[in-house]
Amino acid sequence: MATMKEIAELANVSVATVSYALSGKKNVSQAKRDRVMNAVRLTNYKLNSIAKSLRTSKTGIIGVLAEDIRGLPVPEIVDGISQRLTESGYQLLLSNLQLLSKLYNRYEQLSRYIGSVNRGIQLLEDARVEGIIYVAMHDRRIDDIRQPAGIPLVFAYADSDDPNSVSVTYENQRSVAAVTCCLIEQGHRRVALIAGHPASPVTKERLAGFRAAMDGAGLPMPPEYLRWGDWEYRSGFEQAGALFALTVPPTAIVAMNDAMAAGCYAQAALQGLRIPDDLSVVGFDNQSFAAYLYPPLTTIALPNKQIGLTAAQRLLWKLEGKPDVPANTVLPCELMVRESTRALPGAGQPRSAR
Amino acid sequence: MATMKEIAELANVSVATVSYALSGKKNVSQAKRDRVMNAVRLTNYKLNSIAKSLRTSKTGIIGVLAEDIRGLPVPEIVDGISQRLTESGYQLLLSNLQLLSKLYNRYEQLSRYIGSVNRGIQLLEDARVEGIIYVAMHDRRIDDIRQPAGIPLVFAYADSDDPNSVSVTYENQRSVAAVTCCLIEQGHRRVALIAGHPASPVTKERLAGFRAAMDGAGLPMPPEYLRWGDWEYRSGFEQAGALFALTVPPTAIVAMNDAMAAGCYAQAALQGLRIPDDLSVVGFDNQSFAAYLYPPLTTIALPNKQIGLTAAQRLLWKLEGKPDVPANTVLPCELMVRESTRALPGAGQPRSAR
DNA sequence: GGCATGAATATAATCGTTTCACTTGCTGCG
DNA sequence: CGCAGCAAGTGAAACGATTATATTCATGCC
Repeated sequence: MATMKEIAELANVSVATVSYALSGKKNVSQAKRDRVMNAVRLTNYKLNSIAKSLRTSKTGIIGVLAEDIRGLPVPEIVDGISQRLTESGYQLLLSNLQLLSKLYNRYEQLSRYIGSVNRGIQLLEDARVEGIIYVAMHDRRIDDIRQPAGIPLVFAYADSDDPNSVSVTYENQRSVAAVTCCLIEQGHRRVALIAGHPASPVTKERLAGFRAAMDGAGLPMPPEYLRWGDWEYRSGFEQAGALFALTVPPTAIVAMNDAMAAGCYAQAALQGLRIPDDLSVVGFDNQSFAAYLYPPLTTIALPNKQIGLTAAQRLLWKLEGKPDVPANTVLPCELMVRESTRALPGAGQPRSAR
Repeated sequence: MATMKEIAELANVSVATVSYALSGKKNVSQAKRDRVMNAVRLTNYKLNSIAKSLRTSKTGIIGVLAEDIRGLPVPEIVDGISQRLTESGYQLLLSNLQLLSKLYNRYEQLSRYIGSVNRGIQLLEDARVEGIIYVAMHDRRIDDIRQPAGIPLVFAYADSDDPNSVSVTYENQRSVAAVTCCLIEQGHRRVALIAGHPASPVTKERLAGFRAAMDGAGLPMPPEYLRWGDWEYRSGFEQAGALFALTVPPTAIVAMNDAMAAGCYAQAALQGLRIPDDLSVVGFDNQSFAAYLYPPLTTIALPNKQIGLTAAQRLLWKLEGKPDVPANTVLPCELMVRESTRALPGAGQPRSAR
């Protein structure tokens, strides 16, 4: 492959002139510029980005550290990141930790988890990336991860405990409050909650949102209406079963994610309960299948792409040396009202399951 | 950040010795090696991979060109690729074309499509990747994409018309034949097909599989049982409606993907048909929600991760100069038998819809 | 005319490695 | 003893760009 030196010889100018002609950083006469351009065309010359990087110590590469590319929100977030980075001429080096398969039980292997993350950061540093975006799905706060030396790090989706880190997340509490209010406005008084894994901070935030909505409407939250799941379909199925077995079952269920909501659907079908006539159900995540369930599931759509776009923007700001990059940006979610909820005709009347 | 020169001074040896000590390519006395290692530890020295790349003209980076990272099989394929590449010490540069949003109607904008792909390849070449894996979801054969100069290109998921290209795909025809046979063995005689977009070669292959199974069993394929969809949920819903309205409706439906199968579920629920008692349904793709539908959907799981692993392996072979890298590898799919199918009790007896 | 000014161009140092070619000093053998 | 052979170590030339500095030459102004 041709080099600048060859172009210089072909165009009968110095390499410096070739460099200036191509970069436009300094004036070059029209005549010489033309000669250079012709030589470039003739030889199909391509600038060697490696040599350029060595000289300028800028690689134009951003590292994306994904806990697992297969994770639900991750592809959309990466899509947003790649869009924003491409617009600014950066490339994207992906480090995929595969934590979904390796550390399935994430609540008990924190040190191995941290180790994986740090190794990933190490690898990206070795590749001389100019910045790192960490797409973290972990549902606990992280503060032990290694701060890469000299290059900015932005958290996307989940955030860090480190007060001077930059992160872009979404509104958990407000969103659950909103969807719960929606049910209350439709006349529901007996609203149950199927929560996520109890140890998860995400569960706590969403629970707080649910509490806020119920308290705000002066509605009770009997303990038997608060069911603990583990984010999986199966637990939604089981907890819905427990709810339907109550002497006074709920008229509406808020599931903390769509998978558990789908579990409710299955249990309801099994028990002959019709959604939304006999029971309203809402989820969280707006997974692709939410619209495919019958009836289509009312749920909350996360601003995943926007998280990616914004995280990339924050990183670019840091790289530009912009002052006052916001520490934590919390993006709003969108309520997707579909057909799994219905206004209660005789609000307040007891209804018996099965 | 420290350089080899500084290490050399600190350890009182030449830079050449430092390089040899670190790479292990030449014998270095234990004494000097120790001094080098100490200096490395002391200064927290990291080899500059850019300088190394410049000197050796090897970057250790593989480009992954994804038509859209959000596409159904893509994250799993990328997961497989990243696993195999990481094992071999390669990094992964991701170029995401976002074609899902940009070229929605893929059947009419071929030239813009090719342009995007070629620009993506260009970008990866500029970054000096050592090889490219093209994760193509396009459902037509591609032969106009630019062959990158000097670096190997492997197709994953879809293949190319170019006879001397390397690709890794999956078994379309055999898989649909298998799932259809499964229905036939259960006594179904009136089996309908909801096909994908008629222009797609994938549709043609899957149709051929269906035909093979039906022909093999000597069963008729009346034209009203062959319905054309477009891969979307909505079309499954509509075509299922058309099938149920027939005077002699089918007892089983093969949908060419899970989204359209979900559409069948919705139509069946609307019409009061129970799955699998009144109707058996099978899909294709094993999307996450297939197990969440009620009843869980029998479908075909693509070997996505395996496609990624294998494609990466093929590329590594090419890089190693291994002779006889197989041109096209076709991986088997897995039949996921769940609860959406049931043996017909009185096989052959007419059954009326609704 | 003399001289400062500025544009266009060239020269050469530099980025941090790898690796070829060479020196040095030691061992073993005829 | 002399010399081949080998291991350990060094020096310096690449790799292919960027860019500070120097050079040349035309121009404008007093």
